[in-house]
Amino acid sequence: MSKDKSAKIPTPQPVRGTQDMLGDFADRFAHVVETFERVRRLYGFKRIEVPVIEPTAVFARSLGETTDVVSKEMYSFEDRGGESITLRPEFTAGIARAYVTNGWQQFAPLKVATHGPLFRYERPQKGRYRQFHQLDAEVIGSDSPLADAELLVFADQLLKELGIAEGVTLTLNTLGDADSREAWRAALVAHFEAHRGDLSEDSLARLDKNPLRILDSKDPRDRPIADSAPDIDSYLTGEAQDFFGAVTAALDAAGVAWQRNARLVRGLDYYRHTAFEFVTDRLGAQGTVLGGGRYDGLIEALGGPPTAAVGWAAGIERLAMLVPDAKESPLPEIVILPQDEAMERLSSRIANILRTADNEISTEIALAGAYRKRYDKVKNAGYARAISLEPHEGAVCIARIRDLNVEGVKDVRDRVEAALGKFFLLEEMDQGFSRPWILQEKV
RNA sequence: GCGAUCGUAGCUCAGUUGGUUAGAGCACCGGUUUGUGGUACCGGGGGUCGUGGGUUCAAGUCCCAUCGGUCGCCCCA
Repeated sequence: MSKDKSAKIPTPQPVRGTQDMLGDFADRFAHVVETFERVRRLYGFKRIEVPVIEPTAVFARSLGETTDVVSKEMYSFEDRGGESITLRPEFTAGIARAYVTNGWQQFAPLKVATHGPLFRYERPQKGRYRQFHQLDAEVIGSDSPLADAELLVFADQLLKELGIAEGVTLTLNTLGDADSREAWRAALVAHFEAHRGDLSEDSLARLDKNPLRILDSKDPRDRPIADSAPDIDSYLTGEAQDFFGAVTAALDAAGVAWQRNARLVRGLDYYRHTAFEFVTDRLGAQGTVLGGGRYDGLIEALGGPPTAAVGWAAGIERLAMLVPDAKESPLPEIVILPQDEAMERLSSRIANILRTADNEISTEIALAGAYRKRYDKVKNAGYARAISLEPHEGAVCIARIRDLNVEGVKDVRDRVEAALGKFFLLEEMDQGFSRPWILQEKV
């Protein structure tokens, strides 16, 4: 290490809105993913992998050119061939594209699940990052309300198994079919136009771009107008009512608790029927931990055949923040304490013996610092057992098992003895409780 | 894009109305001590106080700008 400060190399900073995880949070993150992978198998969802990068058109066309996401929140760039590429801001569009380009119609209805990183160019805040991670589940090619219900039961079980169902509520709404939605939208616009003078500036802009969004405005000036706006219920066609009734009946039959939220909407036009969010008040401004709905119009918008589909996505970081107790990744069962340089060289050989598939004793080697201080270090690090390697005249070494922390002690002595016994002659010394072995090479 | 708030050692932080050579704990390195044990002690390295200007005899401290973090607004597939 040079002390010459003029030669100091500036450290590149991480990209804004990205995060590095170590220890506790990384364990929580992994726990969420592992639980998801286990539960999705119980529901027969196939694992699917789709690219992180797609042609920009995949998202531009599916999300709508005018949405904020497309106009300013996508990570897009030109590749060397001049094609516009975008880092996926969501899973659904890429999965829909894969469904069409691979001819997966033959598998319909197709139940798929995936997880991984997504990218949105947004201002980071609690529970919102530019690179974030989601779980995702989709049912493509089914117009049955039972598909919606199964996805919701799946989501409900996932949250329960993660131990975060307390304080998280399933809120549910229907946007009806295309006819219902159009009629409701017209009624809403008429209602808001009538109160145009009392709306906030933000909502005046929404009136042109996305009037449904006024319903969940946070501005107190908008609340009375939004609250007095017509519900969709009186605009639902008979078919749309039946569909929603079938979804809720299936949820009730499965014992999934839900709340109607007639104000819950989706921004994009291709959403139909079911819309839902699992929400909590424990994450600041980011209340949604899992959200989704039915998007019967999407695949057609990508040039595919008319295809019914429904799905959800959940933020892994948000779920990880709610997981009650972090499951720490366990320390290796035993840690090797070499007592000098020669023993240090021997320790990787001993470690390899213990770690082999036959023996499966997870092993760490204490390599840093003065030999005499390593004992205290590994003890403070929480290891339960150590095996010290001491030089001994005329032998390979003396190996001594030492209990470090009373908590979590597991008797690995017999397993270590069996493992080492395959390679060395072990002579047990009569030295108190530790009963060290003198190791000799087998001839 | 807008607003609020915070930037002092690797980490968590202290630093009095501006006033000597900027501190602590943890971590790291070394030494002594101990030797079935979460030992104790001694010493050491490490900071242009985010960066750049300004005010002042004097700035970690006050002012402006800028960058970054955090939280919120917008948006949220």
